[in-house]
Amino acid sequence: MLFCLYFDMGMVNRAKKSNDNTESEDFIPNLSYDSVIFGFNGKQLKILILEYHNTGLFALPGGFVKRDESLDDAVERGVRERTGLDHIYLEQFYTFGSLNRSDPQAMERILEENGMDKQKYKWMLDRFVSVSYYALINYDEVTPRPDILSDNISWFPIDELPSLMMDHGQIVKKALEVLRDNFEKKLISMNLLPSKFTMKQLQEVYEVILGKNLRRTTFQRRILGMDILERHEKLFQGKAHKAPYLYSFKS
Amino acid sequence: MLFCLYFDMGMVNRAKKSNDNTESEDFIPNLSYDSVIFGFNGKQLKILILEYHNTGLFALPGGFVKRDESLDDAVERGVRERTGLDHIYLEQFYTFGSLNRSDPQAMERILEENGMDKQKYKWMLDRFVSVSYYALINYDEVTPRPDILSDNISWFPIDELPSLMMDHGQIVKKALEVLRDNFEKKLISMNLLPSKFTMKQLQEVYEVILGKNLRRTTFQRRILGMDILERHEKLFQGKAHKAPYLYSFKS
DNA sequence: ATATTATTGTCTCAAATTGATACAATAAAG
DNA sequence: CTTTATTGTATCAATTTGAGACAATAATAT
Repeated sequence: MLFCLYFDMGMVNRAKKSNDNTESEDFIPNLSYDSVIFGFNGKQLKILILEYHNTGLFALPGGFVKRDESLDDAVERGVRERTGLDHIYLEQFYTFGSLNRSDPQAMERILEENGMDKQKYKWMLDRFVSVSYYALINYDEVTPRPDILSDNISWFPIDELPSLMMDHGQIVKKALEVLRDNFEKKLISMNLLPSKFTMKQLQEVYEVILGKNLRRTTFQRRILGMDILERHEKLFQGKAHKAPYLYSFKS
Repeated sequence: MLFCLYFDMGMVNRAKKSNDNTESEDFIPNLSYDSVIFGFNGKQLKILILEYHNTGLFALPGGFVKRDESLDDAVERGVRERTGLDHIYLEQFYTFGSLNRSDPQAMERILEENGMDKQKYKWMLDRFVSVSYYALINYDEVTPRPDILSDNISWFPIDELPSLMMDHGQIVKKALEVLRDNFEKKLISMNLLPSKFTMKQLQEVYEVILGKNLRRTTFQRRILGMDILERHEKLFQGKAHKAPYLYSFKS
């Protein structure tokens, strides 16, 4: 994550009013989170990446944890601020705590390029332990919002990522591994599909996340055998072929 | 974890010499770790649990992270202090960060029972985010060492655990889930077996960790089919029956 | 109207994997 | 030298998976 990012408006305003260390008043020091926000629209898997003006530095969206806020709430808040989405699927997957994961030089450059008081935000150059979460949303329904520092935020396909600052490349790699290991168990709670969907749509979710093609007949047999789907007699129509059944997850 | 526990001798000495907040000088505040130390001797799976004098409170061994130390190093240090073991298998599995996980009342009671200055250690009543790790060792080779507060530390079979303070019950539950999910992938790096072992020994590891019996012939066929074992012609002898082969993991 | 096209749901049969049992081999003890 | 307990492996049935085949059918083209 990029420490600058963690200032929401309220935080910056408080910082302006006060001479104290703002961060130690409101936030737990030396602790941050980073989020790997996967976007999926039925075709491609992408990740939300921030870019900083005039630096060429790319980073994951991240933030701090308030003293009176749970870790999970902090991450939900941060994701809501970037995507406008609430109540989305979020899963914690690892906490990164090595000493060399911070990059004070890159940090300083970002402070400079944004004309920020280096002395005041010196604490940003400190060492941070970062709890990482991944989220899964439909990127067609979201207009990502860049933060106060007017950096750019946009979607990158997972196989066309730019080089990321600090250890964010590793974080993305781990997020993908855990997502691939776990998504089947949690598929129902992730809202990757509308409440009613076809077998083909479900197969496409599997294929995009696993990054490989699956055999149609075997897939269908296996999924139906798991006994997690409810079949609806209402058919989805509109294409020049036999209309597929619609399914929903059994509740 | 129990905050009292995090004082090693050095820390307590520093605290005595200084009037400052010792913790904010040397340690990252509001951040702790807890360790679920699984012990295995070929027969039973146990967990290392601390008990506090005169309180009836049980807890997992835990600690703090020094400012100039990586998270992983901090945990290694803590486990070494409790078990005397170095370079053991350690895996991070979750970070607990809810607001209500702390238990200031229990904390206060422990401070009282140990005759500690409540004002000085007030920071222990604060809220902590805790990164949890599990470890796997052979408990026959270890004499657990209780900490400075002369509490008791001992092994409990995983199905006979006492009720643990704070959210430590949940932490153990999650540790077991992750261990069961992952141990097969990491079996080689966990040193649960001597470098050469019999098929029966290997099966017993599986049975204890999974908590269920496996069919001998199927197990043997499956493991050999994985092509991860090297068979040695040297046989293990000493029992009144056919001597089994010895195996080692392919390197 | 009718044939064409693309995709869907299901069936079939072969191949691979797993479950359950049987049995010969054998190291030590009686 | 027979008995005992356990090991390594073979066998055959049951189950799961791989790979095609094929009829059904909703829109489109003729």
